[in-house]
This record gives sequence, structure tokens and C-alpha cells, in this order.
Amino acid sequence: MAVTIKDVAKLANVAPSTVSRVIANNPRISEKTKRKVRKAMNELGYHPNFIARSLASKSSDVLGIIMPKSGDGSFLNPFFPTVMKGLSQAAHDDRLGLQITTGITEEEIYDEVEKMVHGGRVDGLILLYSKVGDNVLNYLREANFPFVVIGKPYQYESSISHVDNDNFQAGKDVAKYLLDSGHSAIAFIGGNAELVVTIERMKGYEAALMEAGIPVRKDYVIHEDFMLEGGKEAVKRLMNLENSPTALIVADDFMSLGVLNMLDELGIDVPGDISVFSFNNVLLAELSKPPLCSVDINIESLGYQAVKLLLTRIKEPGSPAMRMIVPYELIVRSSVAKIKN
Amino acid sequence: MAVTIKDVAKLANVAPSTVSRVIANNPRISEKTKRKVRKAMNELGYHPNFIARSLASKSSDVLGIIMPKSGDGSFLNPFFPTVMKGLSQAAHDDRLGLQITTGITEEEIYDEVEKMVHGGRVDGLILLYSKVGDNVLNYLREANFPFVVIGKPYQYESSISHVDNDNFQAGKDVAKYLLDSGHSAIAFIGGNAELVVTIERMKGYEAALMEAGIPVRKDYVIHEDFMLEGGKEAVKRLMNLENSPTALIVADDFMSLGVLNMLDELGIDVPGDISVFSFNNVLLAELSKPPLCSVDINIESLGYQAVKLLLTRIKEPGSPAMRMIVPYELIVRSSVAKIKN
DNA sequence: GTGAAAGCGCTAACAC
DNA sequence: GTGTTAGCGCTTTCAC
Repeated sequence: MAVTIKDVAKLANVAPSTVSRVIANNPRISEKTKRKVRKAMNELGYHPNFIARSLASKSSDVLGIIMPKSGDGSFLNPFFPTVMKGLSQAAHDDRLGLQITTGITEEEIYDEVEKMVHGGRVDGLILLYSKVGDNVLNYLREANFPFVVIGKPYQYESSISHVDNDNFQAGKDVAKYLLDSGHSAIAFIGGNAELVVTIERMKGYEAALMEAGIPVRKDYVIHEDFMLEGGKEAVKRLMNLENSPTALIVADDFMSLGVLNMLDELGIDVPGDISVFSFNNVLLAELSKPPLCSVDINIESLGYQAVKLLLTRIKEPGSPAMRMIVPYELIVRSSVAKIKN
Repeated sequence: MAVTIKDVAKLANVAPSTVSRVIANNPRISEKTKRKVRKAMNELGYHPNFIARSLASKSSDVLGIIMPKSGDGSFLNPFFPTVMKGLSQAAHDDRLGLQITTGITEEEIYDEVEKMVHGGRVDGLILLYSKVGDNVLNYLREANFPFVVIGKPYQYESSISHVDNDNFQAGKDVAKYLLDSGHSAIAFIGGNAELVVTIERMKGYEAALMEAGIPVRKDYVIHEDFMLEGGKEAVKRLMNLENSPTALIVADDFMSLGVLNMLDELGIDVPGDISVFSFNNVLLAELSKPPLCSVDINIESLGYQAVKLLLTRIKEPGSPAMRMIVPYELIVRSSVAKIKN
């Protein structure tokens, strides 16, 4: 059996509770006994048992990360490793563990979340996506369990802590940028139409067109569930239209790769024949051919802040929900051309 | 306070131990009482407390995943989400939780591993990388804690369970393929020279050349620590040589993106001027320009099998270490051209 | 400033 | 087939 607090106590000639206080670095313990106890710990090679600690203290110092369902390609979007980097960093700063969901379907994930909430293994949860009518989110709300969402909740916005970009404004800015570059036939390619982020970016796009007095064409707005394949599919449809667009706003870099690929296949030059402006600015945006114009939404920071928000939510359960808006920036590369009218 | 096993016991008029047995689906409990207990559970909305269970049973049903340090770019390599998919699937099949390391540096990760081993929060660990002289691996070995490595351990190969491809043979096959295509000036670009996978692939490359009677040129073998930037760097150096190569073997798709990027920048056509054969066959290999020849190493399967191996390691601590070799396949796309001699 | 002792919610002998 | 009971290793009152 491993060495326990009792063994340490015995060797140091103190009570187990004292050892416990030394571990917690309780200021009421004298420096002298602290030294004595720490010496005993080292001699015995003592390591605290997290499980026992969790049971007694009713907190695990572990956060749960709710991933998108691993069944489809979304899991492979570079967005996720990138947020994970931010999450990891913040979690490590605060000595927290990170546990991730493993479900392949939404139902599986729902079940996992249910168990996480009641099982005591996590102190709080971070939802890495936000979609309309999400059962997981509703459940968490009703269970009154500490959680934050990365993205904008589809509902109850003011009572759910979340960290997000102003995706509406970003969508608008991108559309304006293209309008200013002389484009007026601008199409929008988004992911699953239930993802709030897609919806927001699209609304921004529409708002910009309207403000410019350009009617929004229904056939210029396409939503596809699967990023890579969806991007290809969308391009096919758009380029078959009578008046095909001269510019594309694509709601995700990963999707843009599919888009660029299909355009290339069709022999359509970017930006010669058509311009592309994308979102997220993952590492790949820079490496594609041509390098993509993309909105840098500061993904790592989204992750980092999410942990921080969650932490205050856990520590002060009564505190009001907080919204944190992370700034974005349009990164201009060579995938957009100006047109003269 | 949440509803506990005692509450359920009281309502169902049985002993707590009986409830516990029903949870474990112990066959010695009659169907009748099982029904009765389950009914009580539903009525009360009972959910087992994993922490308490872990403390009593000395097993957590959680596996720890040791990620590469998140400080450098390696974390962003699409390899990782892809293995994670396999790991997730297997973990979910067996109702296991997955906890990941969050360390930014190697020292941080070492500390985390130490805590994981002694803290009781994980039943076993999966090492997602393998490098020469790895402290983490050595520690795990000496602590005699259940773990498996994805990749080939740099040492003690026969006493450490691992799942791997035959990377030596794969490297050889790729080199042979290029030789058969008429190339003889073949260079090798690998990742960090301490990564076992890079070493193995390189050795295979060298073996193939030697068998073909072609001397291995030292300046044709380059190792770079950072995948993307490294790929670029390597290309610059190779293309500055007097006799620059006509074919490149690149040990990683992510690195290949950097390579293709730089070649493009230098105005060198692939495969017109130079051929590229890559490894891993992540989703992006197909989408690059041109689509990459790549060795499909079945990443998801590596993850899936790692969990399975670890599980038997945990259940049968005395059992001998196992090695599992996952097959690979050369996927030919348009990044390689034949040359006539 | 430190010790004694009661539990956290569960499992697993051991009884019967 | 089911109940009793003693922990698992820690934290946390409550004493003194």
C-alpha cells in the first residue's frame, strides 16, 4: 500500500490533521512543524491521494471539457487543438486537471455529462460549441451546475457565463471589407445552420449587405454540416448559378480548405476569378494556396478565458453570469482581390 | 446534499451493500430486488458518486493521456486530434474517462505524471509520443505503473507494451517506391532527431538506399524540431546544395505542408521539379496542393488499440508486455513523378 | 498551534 | 441472496 498521511504523521510525530494542514499550507501551523512534516514527506516519498481528498472536500480540482461529438469530422477541425492549448495553459496555471468527453453521438455525450455532473469527478464544465436547442446546455442550466460556454448561448444569454467573439460584427466587417474592395456579388458559406457562430457571422454578412443596399440572395447563402466536404459541395452549387459570386465569405478555415480545393479543381483562380475571406485564422490559413484572408478570433484566448470564467463561477456560485468578449482582427492575405467597377 | 446509496437502500428496504451490488449488476442479486432497487433509484434520481467508488475500490476508471508539451507547435499537429478520436472511441466503449496532461514544458508534464501515478485519479497512462531518453517513460517504468506507448519505446522495447507501425519498413518502402520511380537523389526531412518515429523512418530510408547501392549523403538528411517552420527551413537548405535532390521523403504531413509552402515560394514545382512523399496521411494530405503521397499509418487505430492494450495491462498486472503492430499503406497521389533515366 | 474523531459515499469481506 | 461492518485516505469541525 502506498504511503498515506498517517505514515507521515507517525514519522513526524504529529497528528494526521496537522499533516493535512501542512499540505494545504495552513498559516496556523508553525514553520517549525511545517519543516518537520515536509521532511517526513520527502523521506517517505509521500504523494497525496487526490481521490480521498476529493471525497472529503467535495471538490475534485478537475474541469470537464465537452467536445463536439467525435463521430463526424468536426472533431478534426484545428479549432479544437487550438482551444485546448488555451484551456491547458489556464488549467495548468491553476493546477487543475482536464477531463474530456468521449462520446461519438450527442446522446452519448449527454449521458456522459449527466454522469459528470452527479459523479463528483469534475467541479465544472466547459462547452466547446454552442448550437440551437442544445440538450446538454439545457440540462446544465437546469441542474444549476457550474459551466461556461465558448461561443454565444442560443438562449438565456444573460444568465449563462460565456466567452465569445463579436461574431456578428466580425461578419459585418468582413462583408464590408469585400464591398470596399469592389465586390457586390458576395456569397456566404457556413457550417451547420444550428451552430450559433455560423448564424451570427451570417447575420453580420446580411446586415452589411443591407446597409450597402444590396439585396441578400437566398441562393448565395449555403450551410453545410461537414466542414471539408461541405465546402466543396457549396462551391459546386454556387459556381453553377447564373450569376456566380465574385467573393466568398466562409465561416471556418477548415471549410475554406475544402472550398479552395474545389475551386482549384474547377480551374477557378483565387483571387483572380474569385475572392475568399475566411474565419478563425488557424495555423493552416497561412499555409493554404493562396494564403487565406481570415478573421483571427484569438482561439487560444477563448480557451484560456473560459477556464478563468469557470473558476470564478465555481468559487462564487451565487455570482452573476459573466460574458467575456475576446477581440478579433481581420488578417489580410492574398486570397482577396480588389475589383474595379 | 445529493442522494446517496443509503437513501436508495432505505426507500427500497434493502442494505446499502445490496444497492451497491445492483449498481455493479452482481448476478447473485435476484431479479426482483434488482427491479425494486432500480425503481427506488429512478424515483430519487440517484447517480453514483464516482469519487467515493474510486476511493473504496482503488480504481478510477479513468485513463490519463500524456500529450506532447503544449508549448511548441507539436500540439497542433493533426496527428493528435486523430489519435484522440481513436482513444475516445475505445474509452467510451469501455466506459472509461479520459484525462489529459496540460503541461507546457517537459518538466511540468513530468510533475503531472508523478501526481497522476500517485494520486489515484487514473488507472493507467497512454504516452502519445516516444523519444530517446524520455524521463517520463523511465519514471513510469520504474514506478511499475500500467502504461502503454504509442510508438516504439527507445529502449526496453520488449518489456513495455506499445502499439506502433513498422516505421522502419515503411521508410524503406517509401524510398524504394521513389527509387522505382527513377529517383536516386532522394533526401530525407524528419522531425526532432530524438523522436523514435523519425529515427525509424530515417533508418528505413537509409537501408533502402544502401540496398540499391546508393550512398547516403549526410547533407541529404535533415532534422528539424518544429514541424511547419522546420519544413520550410529544410527545403531552403536542400535546395541550396550543389546537387539538389529530385525527391523528398518527409516524415510528417504537417511538416510537408511547410515543405510544399516553401517549394512554392521558391518557384519549384511539385512534382514537376521535385517529388514529395510524406507520412501519416492525415486529412490534410489529400487537400494540399498538390495532394500528397503519404503513408497511411492508421492513426485512429493506433489510439484505439492503445486503450485496449492498456486495459489488459491494468486488468492483468502480471501479464507480459505486448507489442501491437498496426499495418500501414502507401497512398499514392500526385506529389510524386516518375523520372526516366 | 495542534490533536481527536467524525465523516465524505462507496465497496468488499465476512456473516448468515 | 442479502445484511453488517470495517475501512479507502483525506478534510474539518471541535476541543484544548
